[in-house]
Amino acid sequence: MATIYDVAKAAGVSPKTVSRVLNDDAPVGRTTREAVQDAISRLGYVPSNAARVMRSNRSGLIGLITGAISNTPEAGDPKGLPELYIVQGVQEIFAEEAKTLMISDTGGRSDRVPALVSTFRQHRVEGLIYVADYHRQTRFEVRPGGPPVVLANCYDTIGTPSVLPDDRSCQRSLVARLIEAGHRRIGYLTLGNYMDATGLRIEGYRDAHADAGLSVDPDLILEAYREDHTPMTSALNRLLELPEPPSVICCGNDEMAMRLYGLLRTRGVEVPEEISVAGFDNYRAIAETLFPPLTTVELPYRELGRRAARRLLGIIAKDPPGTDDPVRIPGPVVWRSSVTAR
Amino acid sequence: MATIYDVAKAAGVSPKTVSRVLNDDAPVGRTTREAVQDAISRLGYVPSNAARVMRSNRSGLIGLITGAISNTPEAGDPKGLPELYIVQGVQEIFAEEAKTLMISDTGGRSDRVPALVSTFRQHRVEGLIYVADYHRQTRFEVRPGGPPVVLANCYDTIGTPSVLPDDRSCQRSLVARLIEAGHRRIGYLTLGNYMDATGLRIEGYRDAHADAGLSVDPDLILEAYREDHTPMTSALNRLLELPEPPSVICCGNDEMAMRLYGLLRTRGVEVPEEISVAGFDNYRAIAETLFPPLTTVELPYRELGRRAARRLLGIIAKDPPGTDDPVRIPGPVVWRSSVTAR
DNA sequence: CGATGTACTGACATCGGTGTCATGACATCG
DNA sequence: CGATGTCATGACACCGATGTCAGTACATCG
Repeated sequence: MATIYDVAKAAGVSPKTVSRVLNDDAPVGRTTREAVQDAISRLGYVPSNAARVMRSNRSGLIGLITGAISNTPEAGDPKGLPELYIVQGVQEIFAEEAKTLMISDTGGRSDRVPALVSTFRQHRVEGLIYVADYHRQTRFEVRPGGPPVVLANCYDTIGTPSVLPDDRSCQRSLVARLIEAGHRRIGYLTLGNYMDATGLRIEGYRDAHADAGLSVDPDLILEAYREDHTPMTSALNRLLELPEPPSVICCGNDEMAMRLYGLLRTRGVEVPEEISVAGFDNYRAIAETLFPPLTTVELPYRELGRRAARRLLGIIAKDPPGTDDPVRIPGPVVWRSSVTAR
Repeated sequence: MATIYDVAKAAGVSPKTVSRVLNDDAPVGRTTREAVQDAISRLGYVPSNAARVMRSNRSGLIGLITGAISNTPEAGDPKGLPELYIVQGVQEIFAEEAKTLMISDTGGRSDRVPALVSTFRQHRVEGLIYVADYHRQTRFEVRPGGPPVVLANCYDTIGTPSVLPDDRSCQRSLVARLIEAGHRRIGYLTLGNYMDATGLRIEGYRDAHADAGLSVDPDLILEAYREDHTPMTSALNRLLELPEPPSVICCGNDEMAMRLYGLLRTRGVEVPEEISVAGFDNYRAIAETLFPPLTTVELPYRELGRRAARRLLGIIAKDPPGTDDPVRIPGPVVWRSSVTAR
């Protein structure tokens, strides 16, 4: 493998001059520059980042820790997608900034994290992004003296900068649109109560009611999530048996909505004529393909990744830290024909 | 940031001895070792990979190029998933081997590839894996003198080692199972003819018929794929209007099958009682959640990634090159209730 | 015309590890 | 008992870039 010395010799200049051509950080004569460039391409020279890092201490590397890659334990399971979109947004920003992203996967085992951080530190990453699989609290230990960290899709209690999806405002926007469309009895089959998102979204559901001067009937809100979808049947029964059943049912995610279509049709209930349905996530493979297409709301994960990346760049460049912590990213309602006006 | 000299001084030994403790590559006295380890943790010392690479020339890095991250242009679009599973398999193997994976994304623009390769070469990656978004031919230029390359989910015409999904045997297994279940008229709504996979799968469909001594009715095979799903309606009409309509319909992917459920029900055709349906991909969010759950076949993308990674490790270690090129990975039929016996 | 500034270039030290070689202290062997 | 081998350790050079400093040639200014 050719070195800068080989290039220098071939071009008849000093190594330092080659370095100047490579980095364009000092004036170089026209003919000299061309001779150097010629030698570089003739020799197929590629500079060694390792040597550069040693002297200059800027690695150009950013570390990212995620379970995105292995958190999709089986083919076709969409669980890992949010993380994936976040990674995508992060990648997008760093590609622009000519930083290289090193991605490490926890393999679903958080006890591996310290080892991954240590590897990143060996590579002298300039910063670290930790991406969680779903909106949650976390504890991400970084020793003092380590690189700056930004949390994406999670937060901690010690003030580490973090960027989160705004579950509350998303649910609020969606329910506001339903109310606007004339709905007054809005059922809500939620995700598991153990999830932060569930509480936040119920807040959003309440916010929208409060904004419209409506009271909330707690009987309309039922936890109905499980991997195997079983709780949905009984939850749906309870909603339909209410003295005043809902005219629209919101679901904790689009898969639940897909399931709900089936359950309602089994009971001979037409969607959306008799009962409207709304989802959450805008999981397009489902939301667009279902008939009728599903009204839902999108968590802007890619944007979340972009913001996390910019945040980290700001910290690396020692921008004054904003007071806006955590950053919450709102997302758009996607209106399709699974909801009718009343 | 502490260096190996700081540690040496703190432990009262030479830097070389610290190095020996770190790499465990030569005997070190018990008390000396403990003194060094103590100094390391006291100082929070993390060795510099850059310095290590300079001297030893082993970077411990593997480069991976993919569009997985950005090939999912919109939320919930499953297009990028195969690549993702491949990356996952690759990651799994290299994590075991203590190699660090650098992932670069093409952002969908293949003209960026040379720049990405150049960045990887600057980091002195020991090898490179190129992952394609779907089974296809590709041309991946690496200059001579560059790191070894393995292609995953794609192949070229110049003999670069590659690992591919065995579309043909997958379709063959599926159709064989259908025949075993008593089906004799097997419709097939294929993906686009421009895709390599389509031709291979039709081969597999024929293979299964030939194995069973059945002839193939070409009228049963129709190209029916488009992003907007529109061609499916007319294709289905043509199948149903045949003098002897099919008793089961295979689809090019699980989304098409999901769509087909809807179209059949609109016509009052019961699935699976009147017509059975089979998919392709085992896209679980769909295949498991649909009612009835979908019989399909799984392309083993994660395994494909693992194999590609092991292949590359073999090449790096200069194992004798196997003659088995390209490697084709078969996958299992996943039998669910969307197909009945006849 | 001498002083000053700017463009261009090279010599040399240095970053933080590891490979090579040398050395001293013991243990083992014939 | 001397020869040989193994364990444990250190001295030193070196990997391939870049930061610092200095020097030359030429243009510009007062």
